[in-house]
Amino acid sequence: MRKGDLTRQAILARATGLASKAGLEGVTIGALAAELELSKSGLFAHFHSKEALQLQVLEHAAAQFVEHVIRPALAEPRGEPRLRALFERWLDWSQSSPLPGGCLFVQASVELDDRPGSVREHLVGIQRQWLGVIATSLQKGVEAGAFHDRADPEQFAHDVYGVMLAYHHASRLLRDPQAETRARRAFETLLSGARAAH
Amino acid sequence: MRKGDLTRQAILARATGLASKAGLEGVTIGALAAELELSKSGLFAHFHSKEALQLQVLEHAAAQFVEHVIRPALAEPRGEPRLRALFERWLDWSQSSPLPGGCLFVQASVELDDRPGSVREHLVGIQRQWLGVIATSLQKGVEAGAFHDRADPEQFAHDVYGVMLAYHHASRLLRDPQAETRARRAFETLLSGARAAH
DNA sequence: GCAGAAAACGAACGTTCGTGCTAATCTAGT
DNA sequence: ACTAGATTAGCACGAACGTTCGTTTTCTGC
Repeated sequence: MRKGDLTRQAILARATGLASKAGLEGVTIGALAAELELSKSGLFAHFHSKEALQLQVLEHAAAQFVEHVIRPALAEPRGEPRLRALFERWLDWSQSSPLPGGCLFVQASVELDDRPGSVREHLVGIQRQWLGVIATSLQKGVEAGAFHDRADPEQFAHDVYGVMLAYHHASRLLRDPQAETRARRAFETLLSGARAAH
Repeated sequence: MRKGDLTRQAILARATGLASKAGLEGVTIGALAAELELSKSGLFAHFHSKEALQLQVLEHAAAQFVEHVIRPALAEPRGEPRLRALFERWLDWSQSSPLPGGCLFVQASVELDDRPGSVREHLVGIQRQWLGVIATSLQKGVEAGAFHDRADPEQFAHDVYGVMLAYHHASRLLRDPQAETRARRAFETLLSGARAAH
């Protein structure tokens, strides 16, 4: 039972990268099998359906995201340092080598926003959690007095997500070399809007 | 030669709506033909290739966008009124009935950011123009003294695009009933950040 | 109203899609 | 080393993909 899990993990790693470029629907059994030098049926046997494969890809990516972004950022002190760490690691994540097509969640969000089903529901759950992490991080900062108490955590999370999406658009589609600079500037503006007057 | 252009227009209208839901690649000749009660081959003859169809869909949508968003907004007076009109009409556009799947350009941007070709190039051109319209509108406001002269038009355009993308994410994927409110609030914050102190 | 052009059709093509079967091969526990 | 069970391969399927072809229907200009 060991070997199976190993190949399954290898499949998911490749599938995640492929999905970042071609979307979850673009992760085709044939192409994936060819990349991994497996037979279509041999690969398929691990998942029993394409939907199950998509769900596991999403779960795999979410676990990676927690590991690469959330967990290390939560080690930073509350307030600005933690928020900055979340943002910087998020930027880094969407450029990381296992995601040659950019952030998988951005791709999947647009792809699934109109296709009902369990994959969509799963993605919605993941995104809500992530927005929750950002909002909570700001809220903690408010309680610690780093941000003024009119700062709206949910609005802030929403706005930061917008900065990230704009970055994705500028860097991936427009290939704007200033995309990263612009993203950081926008984020700093958001931060200073929430900062408590001293 | 009259009838042909008429059906071609009807095809493009349907295709635009379909593309907003399923993406440009999801605009399949068969499905489109079925919706319009045409034969695959009869429809195909109008375009000679799928790529040409996609290009024309993009062009069709761009023309609609100019008509529904840009042109009426440019009739507003410079400065805040014009920027507000651009934003409001943009919001309206992405909810309009010919786009049941939301803004086609958002969908296409994510879909094409990794697929080279003429369709991608065309989309990039459209998006650059649109960002240019926003930036120029702010610049005109700066010159008129409505905004302070440290306001960066390109950064502003980039940020407004982010607000729009976040709105799309919140409303389409998360089905957040507050999406519109959040988008307006974020836009107002951007505006007041550029406003000249009096 | 007729001739010629334009437009739509129906059938077929080669591929690729996801998904089943069955058979062969490999791995782990004894 | 042997065997039970897990893992992979081989092959086939029906459907859908974009595209081509030759034919038929439907327009349009005189």
